[in-house]
Amino acid sequence: MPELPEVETIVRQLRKQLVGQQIKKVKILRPSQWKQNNPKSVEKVLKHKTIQSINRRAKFIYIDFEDDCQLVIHLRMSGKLIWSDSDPKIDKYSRTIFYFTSGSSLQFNDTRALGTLVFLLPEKKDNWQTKLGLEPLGEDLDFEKLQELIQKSKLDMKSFLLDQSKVAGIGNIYAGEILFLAGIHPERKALTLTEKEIEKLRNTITLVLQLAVDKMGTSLGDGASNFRSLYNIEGEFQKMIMVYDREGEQCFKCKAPIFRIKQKGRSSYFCGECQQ
DNA sequence: AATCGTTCCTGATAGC
DNA sequence: TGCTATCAGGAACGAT
Repeated sequence: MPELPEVETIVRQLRKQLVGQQIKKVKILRPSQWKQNNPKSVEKVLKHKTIQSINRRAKFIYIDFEDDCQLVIHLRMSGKLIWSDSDPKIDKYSRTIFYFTSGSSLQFNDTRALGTLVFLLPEKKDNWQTKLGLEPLGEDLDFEKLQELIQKSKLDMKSFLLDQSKVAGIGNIYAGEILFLAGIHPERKALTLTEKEIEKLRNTITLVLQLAVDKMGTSLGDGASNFRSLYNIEGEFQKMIMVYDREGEQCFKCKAPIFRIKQKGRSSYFCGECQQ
């Protein structure tokens, strides 16, 4: 499932391939995934546009064109972007295909079809998505701001980390790993965290996400949600997973069993000994 | 303003 | 065997 590190991996690879490419044709095979747009008009309007830059914010991919229009892609849980130097390899999960004048192609392939694409005119770019919180990669995760958010939140810590309007880009796998490594129980109420714990959490968020980016993401789960990068290659971070999907197995630190609980309908995995 | 439950989708898996 | 029910996940949305 693509979270921040997986999306960052894809974005870095896309940047190398896509900047300067001109769109020859767009073929939309699953129109319902295009939000706020008429799919037929999108196919027409994207034609001949040249890509200027690729960026990421949270788990969103932003593709900017030379005429200041923008394409935003969200992979949700099973979305994949697959590059080909020639024609794409179409299967039943191919949802939108981008053909370039160079002969290369990019396909948006998405088993569960929950991913979204949005085309935005320049004047629409600023005001269409819900508010995104602090960007956790690099030096942007400011301690004071994080502390303020945590201390005024009534959420438990797992829900806090998943709330994109607080810290943006963390999903179910990394939220669980971060809480394990920070030694914080997923049901801990945010406002009960000590200053020391908040500092530990801040460091752990940055460390885990940066390490996962270095490992080019986590490839775990069933075929549908099992991450692959732009060239269909697995990440490496699954080798370092401590708690996710390990219910009943031994904690790698203390040998106690890993528990699974449900919070807001999502699975949380944790060690009852290491996380108080 | 913050938080919660529901919805979207489909392959895998569990249960009968 | 073959069927049905449930689950997984992120974010938008409406309700509280």
